[in-house]
Amino acid sequence: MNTRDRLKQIGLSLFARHGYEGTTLAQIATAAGIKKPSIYNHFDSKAALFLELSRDADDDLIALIDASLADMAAAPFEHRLRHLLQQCATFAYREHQGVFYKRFLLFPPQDLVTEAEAITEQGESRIDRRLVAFVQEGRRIGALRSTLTDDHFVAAFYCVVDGLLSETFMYEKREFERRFEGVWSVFWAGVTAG
Amino acid sequence: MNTRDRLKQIGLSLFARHGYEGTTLAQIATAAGIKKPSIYNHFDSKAALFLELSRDADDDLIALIDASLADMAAAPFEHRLRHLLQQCATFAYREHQGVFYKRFLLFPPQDLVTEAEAITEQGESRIDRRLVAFVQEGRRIGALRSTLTDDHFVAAFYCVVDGLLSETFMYEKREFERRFEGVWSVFWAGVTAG
DNA sequence: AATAAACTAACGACCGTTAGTTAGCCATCT
DNA sequence: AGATGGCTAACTAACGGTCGTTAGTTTATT
Repeated sequence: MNTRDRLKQIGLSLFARHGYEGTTLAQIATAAGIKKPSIYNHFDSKAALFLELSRDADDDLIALIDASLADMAAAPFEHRLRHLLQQCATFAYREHQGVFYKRFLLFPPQDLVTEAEAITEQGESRIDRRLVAFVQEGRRIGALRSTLTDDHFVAAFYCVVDGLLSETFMYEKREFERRFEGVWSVFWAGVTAG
Repeated sequence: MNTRDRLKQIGLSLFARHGYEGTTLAQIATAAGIKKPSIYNHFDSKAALFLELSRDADDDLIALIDASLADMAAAPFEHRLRHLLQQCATFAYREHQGVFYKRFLLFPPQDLVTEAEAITEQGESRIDRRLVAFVQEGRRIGALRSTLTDDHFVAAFYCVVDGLLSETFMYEKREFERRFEGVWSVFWAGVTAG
């Protein structure tokens, strides 16, 4: 792997673990096997490296959602919803990218809040549109209970994804998968029966 | 309010917004109307201030849970569960304490990870015990569906609380309350029918 | 008179960043 | 073929600034 990509990978993991302010260019450089000023041969600034990683993560998450919806288009609705949820949740185990993204979403660096919001804003509305279309189809074909409103579904879905993402920090993958089953069983029961 | 409490209140809000590494003693001092070194008349170090705030937040959350369980002991089970969830979720709107706690829980400062885990560990097991007793009672009296296991309930409850806590960053209180209704309706349906 | 709590001054360490230099690589030109 | 020049990416040295912290002093309160 070339130096630039190596810096990005190392930056991703360090920013995820220690945050923007808690990560120094010296740490990144040392982990990459070069000296601190050499980073500037590849990125204009610490902020530029961070924002490029942020844009990548946002793009990857949306690509993941689109891929899940496309791949499972022909499957039963329950499978499609479960797959979508699982893909979003296990995003966190992708080479620290999930942790990075979550941190970026909830606690963007104070100096970069304007740029950060520009990145996340468009992402959220794109996801919203897909979710609403999804729940409407589910209700129409009778897979979801007819009393379930768009708003309720979207709120519950986001809540579950956020909750699961949080739990990926606290539990190993095995334990997380156990918890996922519990969350899924309650969520699915909640959107179908009631 | 005396200077010490003022420093704690200001520290809470700044740590919540900008994190441990992103907050400087100079900022705290300025907001409190004193000079930076004067902080050391009240706290041994930046870390000591932060950890005291962390312990306070952890204690307050547990006290909140206990209070909710005690206050609603005589109410219908649905009301008790809803109240508990709501109390946990709206913890976030308590003068930045919720944001602080969430950040502390998910992204503790790298230098204080040992001390941070010591604080959160005992808190979590205390909450676990209460939740398990709660779900068992709910099943026994027929308020929860008999197929709902302890594990599934605990996982789903934590997930919902974590998800709601996350959403408190993103939405104003009014919008949050709207979302809470959606989450609650799905969650309640999920733990009863199915 | 004693104590608490503010202050000023300054310390050493580290931060992100810039400047200037050097080594290697590849295309071009004599 | 061999020399030339430009480009990339590494380096060392150092800058100005800020960090948390300490020492020593003054002020106010009890």
